[in-house]
Amino acid sequence: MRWSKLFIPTLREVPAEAEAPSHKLLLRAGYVRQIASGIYVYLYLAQRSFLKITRIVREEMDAIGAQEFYMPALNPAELWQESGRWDQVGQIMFRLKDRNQRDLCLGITHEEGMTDIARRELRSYRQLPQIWYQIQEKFRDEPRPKSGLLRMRQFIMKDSYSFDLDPAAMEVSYKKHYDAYCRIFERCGLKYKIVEASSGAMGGKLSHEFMVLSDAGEDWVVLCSCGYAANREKATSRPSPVEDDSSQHSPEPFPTPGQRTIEDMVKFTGEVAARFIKSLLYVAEDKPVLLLLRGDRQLSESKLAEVLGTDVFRPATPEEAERYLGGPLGFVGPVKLKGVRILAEAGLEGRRNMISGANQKDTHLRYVTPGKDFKAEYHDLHEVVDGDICILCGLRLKVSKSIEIGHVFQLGTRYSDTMGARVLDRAGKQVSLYMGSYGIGLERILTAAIEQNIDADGTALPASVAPFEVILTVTNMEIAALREAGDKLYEEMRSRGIDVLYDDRDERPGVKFKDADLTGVPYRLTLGRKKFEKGLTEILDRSTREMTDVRIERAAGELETRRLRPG
RNA sequence: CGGGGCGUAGCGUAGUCUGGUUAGCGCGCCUGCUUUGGGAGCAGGAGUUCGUCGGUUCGAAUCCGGCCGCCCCGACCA
Repeated sequence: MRWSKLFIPTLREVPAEAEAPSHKLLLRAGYVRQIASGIYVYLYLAQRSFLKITRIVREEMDAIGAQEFYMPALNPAELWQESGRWDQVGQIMFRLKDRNQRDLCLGITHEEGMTDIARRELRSYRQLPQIWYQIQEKFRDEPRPKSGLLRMRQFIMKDSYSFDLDPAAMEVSYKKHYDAYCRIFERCGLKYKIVEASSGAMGGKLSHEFMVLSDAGEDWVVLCSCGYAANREKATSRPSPVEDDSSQHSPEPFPTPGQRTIEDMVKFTGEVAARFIKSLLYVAEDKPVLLLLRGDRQLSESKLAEVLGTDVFRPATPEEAERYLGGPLGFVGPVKLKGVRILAEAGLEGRRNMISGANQKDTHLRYVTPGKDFKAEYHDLHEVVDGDICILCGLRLKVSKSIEIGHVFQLGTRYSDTMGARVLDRAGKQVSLYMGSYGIGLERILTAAIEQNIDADGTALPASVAPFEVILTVTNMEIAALREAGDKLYEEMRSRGIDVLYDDRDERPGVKFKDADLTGVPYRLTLGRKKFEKGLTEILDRSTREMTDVRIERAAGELETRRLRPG
């Protein structure tokens, strides 16, 4: 393509709306324009990148026997009411009415649509397994779209769904996807981690996320050098050891005027935070729940939701504390409580002679021993923090920010049961299909690739996702010999199938170099006057900045060679 | 939804506190000449309902109120 004929609106200055590095780059390099919060236009360069990413995704999905469909984004409410998600998903779904006041929605994913086809068409185990996928727009009314293409209200997803006879077969389909995802992300040139994830409201058990470590991301992953890797919502850790007084005592009140927080009490008593029982009163579905954590730990509300089986809960108000505990917030504790469910983090089991609130103003208790002085249900409730101990190897864990680029779920029969997707098995019995669902966010692949390769001048994209493979830059189009050599080289590269962007604009060299750096195209082939007179052109590797002079007639061949061994 | 910030030409911004000529500057854009290896120079030129609606005032980008939009932090995130 000749740049002089293209629309690539690069900017010298970053629009004030952009904060995340990839967002700034996408705007400056002329890839995208925003039309509303979380809604973007993909201009020529972005679209070219997406076509390349899409092609990689297609090839790898097709390679595991997946069949491409295209589902409507516009769905009737009935489908979602049958699965129960019409009520379950809440405000994240865009809902609308047609002219006859019938409820419709825009799909957030397509379990319902795919399961609907499956239940209508699949009759026999002989038709299994099936893997169906699509590459299509998803709509989500996010509470807060952010960071350019990282969290949008409309985005492109590759989503696939597997249908199998039993759990073992489902695992085979799951593994196929897992492996295909690895190949996709490798081909896209991404450095990624695979972590155990919680499946959230999707239902199902086993789930993995594919994550690219990046400060621009919004998910937290917990990693250990031994290989342990989990989403923070799911991750667990061992408590670091604490010395407790092991002698026999009974709880004993002592005055602590005005000492409401763990921090206050650490200063007041001189004991370390881990010696305290942090007691949080919550109200879950109108019932009080007392949550106990080690003084130096934070509650993970996602884990709490899993334990409670609901996400309808909140911290109690001061009035509620008085009502349920008989004492004010700040002096809450588990001893001698009646009528309040007590959940404790597992790390409190076996501890002795700790300090807790006494449910009485300005009073705490010492010598509180879990199990002896109060009974609790023990669960994994704490949020893992940097430096916690790995449950597998005992080393320190690291918590890192990351971008979620893919997610695979084993759904089991959650949708086939609710929607009635069954087939006859070998024995002629009706059985629910075992499903999996698998998603890749296409914009996040591009965003992650940009973030991973960003530098002061722009970005250096992997060739597989860059909008072009090469930019051919002629430094001065007014010099006829140079221009003619450029035209000739351009035609030669095109005839060899090299994806080349020919910068034939009547601009000064500086402008062309700056623009080339911005776009992230992996190679720049420069035709400049001095070297041209010696029959030379130069190849610049955008990522390493390495410059190589080659004879003009060999340049196209050299680029082909490099394409075969990228990186 | 809670907290914070912002809205002036395509982009970046000054001016707003303390109301008063024709709303200023840089980049970009158009024309001409010069220039051509890291965002050129000179000359001329076009482009703004100052987010929007209302109020105060002789007079509003500026003061007051409503609304809309965008960004950030948090909540939230199938």
